[in-house]
Amino acid sequence: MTDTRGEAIRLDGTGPVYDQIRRAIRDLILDGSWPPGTTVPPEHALMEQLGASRMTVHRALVQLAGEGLINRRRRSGTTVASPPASHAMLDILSIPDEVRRLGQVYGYDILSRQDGRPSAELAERFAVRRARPVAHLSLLHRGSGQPHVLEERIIHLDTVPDARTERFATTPPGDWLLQNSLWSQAEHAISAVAAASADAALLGIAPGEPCLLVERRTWNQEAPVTAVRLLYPGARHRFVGRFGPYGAV
Amino acid sequence: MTDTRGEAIRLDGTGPVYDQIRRAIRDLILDGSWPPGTTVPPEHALMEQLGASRMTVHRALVQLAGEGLINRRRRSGTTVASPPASHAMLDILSIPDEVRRLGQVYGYDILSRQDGRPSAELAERFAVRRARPVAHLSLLHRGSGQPHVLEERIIHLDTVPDARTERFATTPPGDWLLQNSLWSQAEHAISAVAAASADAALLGIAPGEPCLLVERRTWNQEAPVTAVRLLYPGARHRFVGRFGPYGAV
DNA sequence: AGTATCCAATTGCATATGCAATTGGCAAGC
DNA sequence: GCTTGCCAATTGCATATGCAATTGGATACT
Repeated sequence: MTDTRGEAIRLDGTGPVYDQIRRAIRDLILDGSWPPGTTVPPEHALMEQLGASRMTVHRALVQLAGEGLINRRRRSGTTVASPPASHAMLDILSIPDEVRRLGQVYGYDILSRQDGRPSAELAERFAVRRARPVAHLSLLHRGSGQPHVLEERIIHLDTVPDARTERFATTPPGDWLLQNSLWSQAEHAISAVAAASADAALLGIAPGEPCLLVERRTWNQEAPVTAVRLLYPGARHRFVGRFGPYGAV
Repeated sequence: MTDTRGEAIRLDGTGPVYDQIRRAIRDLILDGSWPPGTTVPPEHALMEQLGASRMTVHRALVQLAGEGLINRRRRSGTTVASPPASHAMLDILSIPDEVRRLGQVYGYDILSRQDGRPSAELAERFAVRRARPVAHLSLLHRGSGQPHVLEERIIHLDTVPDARTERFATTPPGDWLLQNSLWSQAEHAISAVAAASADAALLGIAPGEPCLLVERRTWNQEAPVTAVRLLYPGARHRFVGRFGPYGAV
């Protein structure tokens, strides 16, 4: 169990104390200072360190547990949780998982890779600025040999410097990024397009067939991390979600 | 301000008291006993009625407020909230809103309506049983005169009996159902299909063009309420969502 | 009638206190 | 070594109490 918590907890003095504590700890988790598995100090320690009553500290921790950021067990204490492997909306994040959940054998090929400043056309397609260096990759993911989805991705190399030397030989970049980079926000858009002939050939479908295009961009704080376009043969894929009138179920 | 709260609050004795209170009030709201706008008794009253301390009642109410089910204001008291008009995922629920958000003038036509037990083909398409009577509708929604989306819907008449006599002359069925029926859960699936020629003609696009197909089914508790298939011209539409590693942002 | 003022109802927040439940780890015994 | 039982650390929950902040409505005043 990781147990190094060098950073001191700093309250910002604005708003209720319990919320200051909640935000302070949340920030330590989200910025990576307390990685998953880290032991959070027990309530008594936080109480002394922060000069708040135990119930106030408790309230902050209970909220964080409710948000899924920490796990709490009696006697064992409180630890930083790992980001959940699957949400309804996050199920599409890991393509190997997606394929295996269908009971198929996963495989992938890197079709191309090129590093450097993006061309005008590439910058346009991914809505990024041309000044920053990126890695530009194309991949084909397969399920039991059959083409599953075509991926085109850029990775911002100054946000994720380790990606410069990573070859993605054993882990596709999407999963590698989940493990080797932090992200705080993602935006995705789903649309329907007709397959261009080059893409259709790779996916083994007829040109012009309808495909689902998932475009996703992720950021850490304000810095862009990666942007990806995933092209799914429409006849074989659908995205499913569940919710209730007041939000997710 | 509505203020009739006939039902007594019943605790079920299982789990923590604050959670019993939270669930009891939540259920009164979700099953319609306390419609939006109803005044929730003040903490002191609940405290006496339920035999719990004020802080315990408070904890339950604070949680419900966090879930968006109630609104609380000092001195004014606590009232049952209206279901939010828009969530990232719910933005697609009201087509008039969707159209107006694009700055267009909304309009719609009812293309057909037929009530009765569903045919085998219809039951198959919407994954419903044939035993129950439904209303079967087709509509075309327009934005500033242009076709926006083609809707095909069934409404379960024994779950929503008022729909038998409603003509949907001024409000399309999706919005009418939001106001005139309760729902606790929805499931939607998004896929890409090629436009059939009849649908293409109605949407003003070429046959075979890619379209986004949104299929949504909603239930109240276990009872099916409605099921709808929405066909969007793919070139003109995309669905956008935002989230963070621990859930919605 | 209009306006300024005050009061009281209601929620928001923090503390102090006590006991219950869980369980990791130690100690004792076999 | 293995098991059993106990202890203490830690979280979970409920209560009682007090004060702060907000504000609807009454009251007093012009």
